[in-house]
Amino acid sequence: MQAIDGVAEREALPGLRERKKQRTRNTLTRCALELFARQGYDGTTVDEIAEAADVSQRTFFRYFANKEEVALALQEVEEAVALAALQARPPEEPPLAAMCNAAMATWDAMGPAIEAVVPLELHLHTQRMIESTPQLLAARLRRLGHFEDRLAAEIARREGVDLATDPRPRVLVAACSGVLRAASRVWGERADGDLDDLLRLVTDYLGLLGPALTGSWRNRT
Amino acid sequence: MQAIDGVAEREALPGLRERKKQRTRNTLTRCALELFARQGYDGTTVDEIAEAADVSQRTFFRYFANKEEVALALQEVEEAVALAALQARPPEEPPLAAMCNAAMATWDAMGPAIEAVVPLELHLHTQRMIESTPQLLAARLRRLGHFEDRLAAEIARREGVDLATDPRPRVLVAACSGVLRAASRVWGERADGDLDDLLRLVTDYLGLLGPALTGSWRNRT
DNA sequence: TGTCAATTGTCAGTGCCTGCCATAATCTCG
DNA sequence: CGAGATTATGGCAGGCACTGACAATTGACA
Repeated sequence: MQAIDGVAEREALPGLRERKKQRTRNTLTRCALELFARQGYDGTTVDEIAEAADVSQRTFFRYFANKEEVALALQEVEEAVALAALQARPPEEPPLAAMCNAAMATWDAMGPAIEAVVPLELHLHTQRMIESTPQLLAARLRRLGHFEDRLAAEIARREGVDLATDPRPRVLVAACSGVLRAASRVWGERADGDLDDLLRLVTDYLGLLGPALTGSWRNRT
Repeated sequence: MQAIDGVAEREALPGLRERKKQRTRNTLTRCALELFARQGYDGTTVDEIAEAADVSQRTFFRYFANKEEVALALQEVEEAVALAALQARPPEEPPLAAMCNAAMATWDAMGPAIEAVVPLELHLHTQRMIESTPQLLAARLRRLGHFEDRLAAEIARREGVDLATDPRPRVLVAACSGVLRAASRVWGERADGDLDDLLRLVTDYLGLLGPALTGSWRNRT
């Protein structure tokens, strides 16, 4: 699970058993997302997913703690990519700039990582489904909270401050992720959402973070 | 549901039927929170809550869409108090200052509103339970998202900008609420949390919003 | 090949939640 | 006050998510 600097770590074959498990997990994920896309989240039972993946219902629950989790499975991938993007920023970059640039870099690197499991279009459809399904949105926001912790820890490491006593990493990450969520929600409400649109929205919103916090807006229009 | 300027609206008795419903709802809430406090959220069944409130299980689900909702029932009260606090801020106050001051004012006004339903201590215990129960935390975060929309709308109204085209209200609210959540989480992790401690944390964190966003932290320590 | 550990399937059971219909309580109006 | 309309409630059947226990199967490893 640890992200390692080198590149020659990918194909360290972990035994037949482990590969089979990974394959089952991916199959389960793909079948679930396809069924969700076709007949909705609530309209799909765990039994159907299990049958489509040719395993028992009990096995499904050995791979995913609950039905929500399979819908959010790919979010884990996204988080890994985003965290790696932040770690790849040069150390001398100021914290806010590093966060912004990492956000930009994430969109490019994400595609291939997702395609390894499901078609990108299916994943985009899933994202919209999550946003419009209360139960899934709730679970997603909770996971996001944990992810923010990891981001804050990385910021603290970069800047050499102590996360336990210095609240600035948490404050920064909280502000940024709040803005990112606002941007993605506005984007989600547009029916004609393009990926470039999202990138533009995020850029604009992050740029507004400073100005929006200072003084009255009426004197500046 | 509309907030009305006048004050003589409180005691407009809404008929026996309506009062009885409100009483049943409060009873259900109180019984549920007490049971949760005594034997945990997962350790309490809906049947137990219904029995304690002397209604059928079916009736419980007519008042609350699901088990989560009764645990979060008082959050609705808090949101109403907070929104009122924001609306009470003088119009000439800049947006960020209005948000901060409203947050401060909320803590004072909240107590009595809560006490009308359950003892304040029980409510505080419930807050900690929500924070430590994944399912409840998730639901709470989702509700918070809706609440942020209402706050952003109020900010937009105050400043006379259009929420649909000007993202600054959302950006401001997102940043503030992110910081508030970070503060309350840090507070929640301290076992010896005092209410004054929370107030102090929120003040500090909001004050850091500006500085944490600018440049590198290493040159200023 | 044989033994051990991990993975899976089957089954039974609990709890959350919903639709349906009958009953009882409240409201309305003559 | 009383009959009819409206609304809240209770009971029941059933679907679905999820879990524990045990047996059967499969890959790992000597």
